[in-house]
Amino acid sequence: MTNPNTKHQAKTAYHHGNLHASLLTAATAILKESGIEGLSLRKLAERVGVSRTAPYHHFKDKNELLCAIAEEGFNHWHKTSLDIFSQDKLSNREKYQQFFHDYIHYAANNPQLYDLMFGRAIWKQHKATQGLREIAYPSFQYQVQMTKHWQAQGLLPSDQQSLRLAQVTWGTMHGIARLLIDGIYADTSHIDEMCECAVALFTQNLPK
Amino acid sequence: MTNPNTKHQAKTAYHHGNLHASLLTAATAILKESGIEGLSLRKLAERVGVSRTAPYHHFKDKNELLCAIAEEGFNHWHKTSLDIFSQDKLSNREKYQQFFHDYIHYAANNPQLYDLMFGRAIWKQHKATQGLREIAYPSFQYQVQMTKHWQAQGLLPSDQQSLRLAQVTWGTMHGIARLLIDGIYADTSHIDEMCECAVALFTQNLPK
DNA sequence: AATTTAAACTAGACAACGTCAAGATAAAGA
DNA sequence: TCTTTATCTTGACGTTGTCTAGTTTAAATT
Repeated sequence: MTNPNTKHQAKTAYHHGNLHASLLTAATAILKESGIEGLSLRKLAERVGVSRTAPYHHFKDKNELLCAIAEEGFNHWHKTSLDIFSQDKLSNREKYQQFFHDYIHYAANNPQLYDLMFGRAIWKQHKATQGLREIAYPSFQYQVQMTKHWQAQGLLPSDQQSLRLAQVTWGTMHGIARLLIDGIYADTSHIDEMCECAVALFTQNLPK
Repeated sequence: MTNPNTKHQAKTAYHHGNLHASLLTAATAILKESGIEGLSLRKLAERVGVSRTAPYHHFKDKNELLCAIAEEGFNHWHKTSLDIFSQDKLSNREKYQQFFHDYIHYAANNPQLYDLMFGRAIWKQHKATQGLREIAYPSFQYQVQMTKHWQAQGLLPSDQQSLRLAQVTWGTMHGIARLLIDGIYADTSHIDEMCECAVALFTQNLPK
């Protein structure tokens, strides 16, 4: 059917060779273009050049596919946040600021992926894969750690429970992100101003 | 087919009589039970006892039906928030506190409706009906007004733009609400503590 | 009161979807 | 070489939103 050349690669007409990876990248691309609503297994299969049911040999479910994509997203974001935190040139306040900024911009630049990672499609009826949970939970735990650290440094108020503070902080970032990516806050040009306002509210004025 | 009695009412076998209203209430019920994902026009029609295409004579689209339900939700919530604001017995701080509380509890108690009202299903690709927009926008404008008022009263910091402050505040409420109703913050028993934490962060300590 | 018009409702059909079952093909292991 | 197993395909089923064409009843008009 398809081209039978390239037999020196791990590709033949019948056996795709690395369908698993191809599905993931193609699915991510479709997600980026058309969002969760536009991502169907059948269109995905067609784009990769394979029959409609072929994906079922690599992913039990559509849900498993979605979880796998989300997992990659978490890995990427977690690495990014680690990078921010380990930048020695920045002060605590600057790190906090950049963390806030980057979180929202990550969501604004990858709206469909963010929606998948933190949306109800996966989390609502406890459909998250174990692999996904194993990266998603520590990702939030890490933020609690940072909150604790910033409290100790006097940047964040220390008269609040760290867990509550982290929850509210994440809530704010998540909320602004969602209002943006869901098309309620249509004007993306005010992102930075909103971030600055939020940071000013949360941080203590004491240390410069 | 159905019972041909009750002809003294506006109900016959063929003409339902008040399908529009019946569809809305039944759809709201299904939404409450099974969420947006479980609300199909066909099941809805069956529950009301009418053919699959009958709803199309009262709602152009599935989208129009959803918008109509959301509209009712906005009317209800807007009335609630007005009630809070006009309670003369409460101080400004108490009003602010209760507004925060009630917002999150409204979402937690009506998760599926809240998801519909503020979710991407309606707002993402600008699918909101004009009628919906006419109630949704003023609902936020009203919150900006309240923010201004609370700033003037010294409850909220006055060195921030009212619009930004309202956006961040709403972002926080919306974010916490979403994390709860999307099953990411599974533990609903900490709602009040999170609210108190958020309120403490946003409000000035100055006036008692 | 008779007739026309318009509103409300139904049946049939279509394409797209997720997914199951049964079979075909090819690579890997014995 | 033969068997096993991983991989992929075709066919089918039930569900969804919605279009078209037709039917039935209420309302409007004469």
